[in-house]
Amino acid sequence: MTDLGNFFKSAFTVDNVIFGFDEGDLKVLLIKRGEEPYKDKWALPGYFVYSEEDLDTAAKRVLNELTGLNNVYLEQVRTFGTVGRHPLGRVITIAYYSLVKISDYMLQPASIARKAKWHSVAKARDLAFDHNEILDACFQRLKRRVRSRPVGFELLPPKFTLTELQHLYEAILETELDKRNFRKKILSMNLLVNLKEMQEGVAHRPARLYKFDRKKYEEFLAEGYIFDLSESKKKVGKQISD
Amino acid sequence: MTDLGNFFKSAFTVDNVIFGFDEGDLKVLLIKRGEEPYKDKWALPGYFVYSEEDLDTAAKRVLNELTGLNNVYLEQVRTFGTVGRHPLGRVITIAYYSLVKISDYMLQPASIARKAKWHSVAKARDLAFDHNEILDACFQRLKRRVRSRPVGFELLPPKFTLTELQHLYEAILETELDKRNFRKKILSMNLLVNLKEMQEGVAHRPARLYKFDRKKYEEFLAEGYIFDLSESKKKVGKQISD
DNA sequence: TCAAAAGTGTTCTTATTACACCCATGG
DNA sequence: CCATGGGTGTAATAAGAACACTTTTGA
Repeated sequence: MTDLGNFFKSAFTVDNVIFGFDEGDLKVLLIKRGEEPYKDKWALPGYFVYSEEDLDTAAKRVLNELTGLNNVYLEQVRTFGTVGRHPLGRVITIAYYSLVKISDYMLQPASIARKAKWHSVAKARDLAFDHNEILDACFQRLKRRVRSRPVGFELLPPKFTLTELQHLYEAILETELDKRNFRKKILSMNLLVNLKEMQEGVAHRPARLYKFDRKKYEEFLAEGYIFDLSESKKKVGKQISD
Repeated sequence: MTDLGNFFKSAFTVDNVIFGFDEGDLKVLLIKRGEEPYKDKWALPGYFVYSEEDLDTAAKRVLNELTGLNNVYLEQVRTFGTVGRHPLGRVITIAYYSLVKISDYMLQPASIARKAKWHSVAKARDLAFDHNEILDACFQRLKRRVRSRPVGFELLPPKFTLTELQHLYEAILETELDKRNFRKKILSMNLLVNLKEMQEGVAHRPARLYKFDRKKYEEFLAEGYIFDLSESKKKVGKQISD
């Protein structure tokens, strides 16, 4: 443990998988790189962590510089650090994902944002660095999280219809849900407030608007409530064991 | 993005929460520090990541140097990187946990291992650095993981009784389980092989020995099987919402 | 013969699934 | 009056929870 100086030659970055939901589709905000390495490739927004900056702070900074948003749901997922992952040296990256209401998203005038664009998560391919892998890990995490925490609401406007909520879950979970069962389950949690307002200007019967009752959720949490939207567990291999 | 050199002044370490199970109790392997900082405090085994070394490799190295073990279950949990967490400079640490069969554990002659000792997880307190927080995060992760993956078996000898398995789950989940329901559920998964051998030399009716059928688990996985040992979901706050 | 842990089924309750029709609006 | 999505209930099935006594061994 003598010459520790040798170890202080590395750098770390944060990469932020910024999810949004629009047109029934789960999106991710990507930036087209303007320089080498990986010039002209799409990449996750990210940057080096400053020496006096906490990791979460760095992830929030990256998000804020790009979108102008603050107070956004943010979660660390995993750190990627294989030796050859960055051409400039030993750079490990701490991956985060954030959930933004896409309607709040304002393109910032900053140059970095000029080349930002929402991409469908399902179609995002061929990203710079190991960003495919990072995106995948964050998407998997979101899939699990959305069943066990009420984070889906972070992606919707404050007032939403049950069908919008269902479509959000379907997009994240990549599955179809039964309308009646979904409504029964989500309403039985008593975490949605019926706003007694209606959709307007739609060419069909207008839907009721709801909002998520965060205060009630926090009360329930304190009582030991566990949010749970899990689906059926496939049972396989029912042969008799001996 | 010009003077990137400024960023290459950080270091990263791995810390490894090594869990074992013995005497019905979940243990963690800690090392008494021989130097400053935190001299004479108990700490998680960890070390700097070498510049040509992957993160997982570093975590395995730390484990192997201490215990002589290889091929051990290892999982990255989270990266801890608040600015002031290390007195020597900006050092972030990638936290891992591993699961070892405590019976395989051999104290290595290496000097580092002389001061290693198993501690009850429930009583491990007042650790060096931010290691309390790291231990806690890894324990929480293990709690969740053990319900959704058959990782518990990593902590048991190859042949075990159902009661030992139940006690393991009870120790990790910090709860009591019903014997009949536990057996029904775990046996219904068809992942245990009844070895038709018995415990010997116990002062009571000897129990049957089982082993975990890893091959069968992998077959089931490929068919879409989901391991699940979840407990009841507490329902709270059933007032009628309006 | 006692102490200690092994082993075993049933009933009740709760949660999950599958499923089809009428309603309200805008164009 | 048509197209579009909104909104609703029930019956069948499956999973989870609660619960007590007999068996086998060593001391």
